[in-house]
Amino acid sequence: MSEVEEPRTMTMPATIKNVLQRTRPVADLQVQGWVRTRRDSKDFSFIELNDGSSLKNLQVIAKSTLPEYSEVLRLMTGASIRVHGDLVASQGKGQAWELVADRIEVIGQSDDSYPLQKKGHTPEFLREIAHLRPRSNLFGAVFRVRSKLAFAIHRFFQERGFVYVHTPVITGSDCEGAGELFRVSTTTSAKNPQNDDAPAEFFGRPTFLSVSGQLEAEAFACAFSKVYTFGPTFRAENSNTSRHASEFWMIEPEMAFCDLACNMDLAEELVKYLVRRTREECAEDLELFARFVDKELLTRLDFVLARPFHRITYSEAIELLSASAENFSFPVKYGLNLQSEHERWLTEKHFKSPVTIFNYPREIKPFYMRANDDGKTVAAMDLLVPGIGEIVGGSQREERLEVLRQNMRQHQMNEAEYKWYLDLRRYGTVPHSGFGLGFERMLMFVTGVPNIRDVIPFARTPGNAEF
RNA sequence: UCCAGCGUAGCUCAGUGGUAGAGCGGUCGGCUGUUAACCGAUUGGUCGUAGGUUCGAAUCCUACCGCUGGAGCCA
Repeated sequence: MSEVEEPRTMTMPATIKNVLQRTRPVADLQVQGWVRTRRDSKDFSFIELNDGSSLKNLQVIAKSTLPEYSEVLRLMTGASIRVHGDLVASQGKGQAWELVADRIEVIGQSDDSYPLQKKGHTPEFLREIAHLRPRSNLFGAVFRVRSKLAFAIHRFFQERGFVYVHTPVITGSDCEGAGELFRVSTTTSAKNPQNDDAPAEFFGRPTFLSVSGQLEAEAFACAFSKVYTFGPTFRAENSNTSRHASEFWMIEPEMAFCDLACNMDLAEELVKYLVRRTREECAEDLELFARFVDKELLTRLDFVLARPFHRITYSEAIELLSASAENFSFPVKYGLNLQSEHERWLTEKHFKSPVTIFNYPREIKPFYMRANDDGKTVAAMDLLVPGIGEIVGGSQREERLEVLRQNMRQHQMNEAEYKWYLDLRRYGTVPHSGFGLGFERMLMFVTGVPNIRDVIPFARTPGNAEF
């Protein structure tokens, strides 16, 4: 097995992850990081050093003969140091390698008010110190996985010939009219609407933070055939749950010449791909989650990889729920939305796996979804996963100009504002489909972390925009 | 927004009408190739905020604030 070498420069010493992967002793290594803990022995100290490159710490041996040993004895948890020394086989149990220091440089001292201890902290407490929590084991793991997952998403689409499109964050349309929007205005017009220097509307019209890039993605899909967006999304809904945030990231593929079945295929393939990649590339971090967050995590992820997803129509879902012996607190009836308890029963009790439900009643879905020939349903689909609920929502889009215009009239929408959207149906219209995947919900699914606030670096939720 | 629960030391919690507590952390000392080390000592509080009841309130009541869980909506 060959040794893993990283490119090294003066300013970028080896990462601790790399150092721990060495297969033989190395002289003259330099590492830098933050002190997790220090234990003093008779003639030397142990320092656990972490630089975020991996869950594991590097054990540093600081002998009392070091000129700077008095400084070492004052090192507090949280301090930053640079260490030069030799990597040798560890005499103790618990680690293969340790770094015997010949020079320790204290870069930034810490003090006893540093809130992170080496012992357990609740996620709720760590949330209050969002600027320091990435230095904890749990959140270090969460945000390493977040990075890997984001990259895996790009990889999935790029490997399949999708074009990455940046849809606008500031939008002029309130889209499907679903959900509350944040208004965008200048500070001057907000403070003083009468200020002559500032136009009442900077953009000459009301503007909002985007709740979805879908409509714009459709335009690009009708040029590039297969596109995807991946960026921040904003919802001003006053919802306070473990699954909602005011600012979150969403992935929205959009495909021309693709019907609902093709759409569902892609959604299921994507979810499986992301699970597989995380399983392969984040094994160490996932084991931490399996130990401390969700004991069933690895079993469930492997199950998702091994088994086909179930796929049923909305009508079939209603029949299954009606026939079940379960005592639901909300009614099960054709024409009503499925409640959380219904989704949970389907994924967690009945199928015990992800389920895609499709062909929903027209009345409970937005204007752009394609009408099916039965006259009652639209080509919509939701992918539900155990523990989270809806993770993907999508549809085949209505590509027939007259049907779309009729839908807009029924939804009392101003056709003039959507002229550009209707143009897509006037000039070379094609059947096309797409969906939205909630990035944080996917991250919750692969990590087992039950609160969305704990998979976002600095979460924005109603009443909370600190940091 | 609705329902429920919780706010006591830096952290996790006990205390449910009568002197404010424990473990962990921090500090000091001891011991030790240690691993969430160990042993001894010590430090540490406007009991979320404001009112009220009472001889007396962390404890009972009211309002507010914050947090958590669930629901709705959604991703």
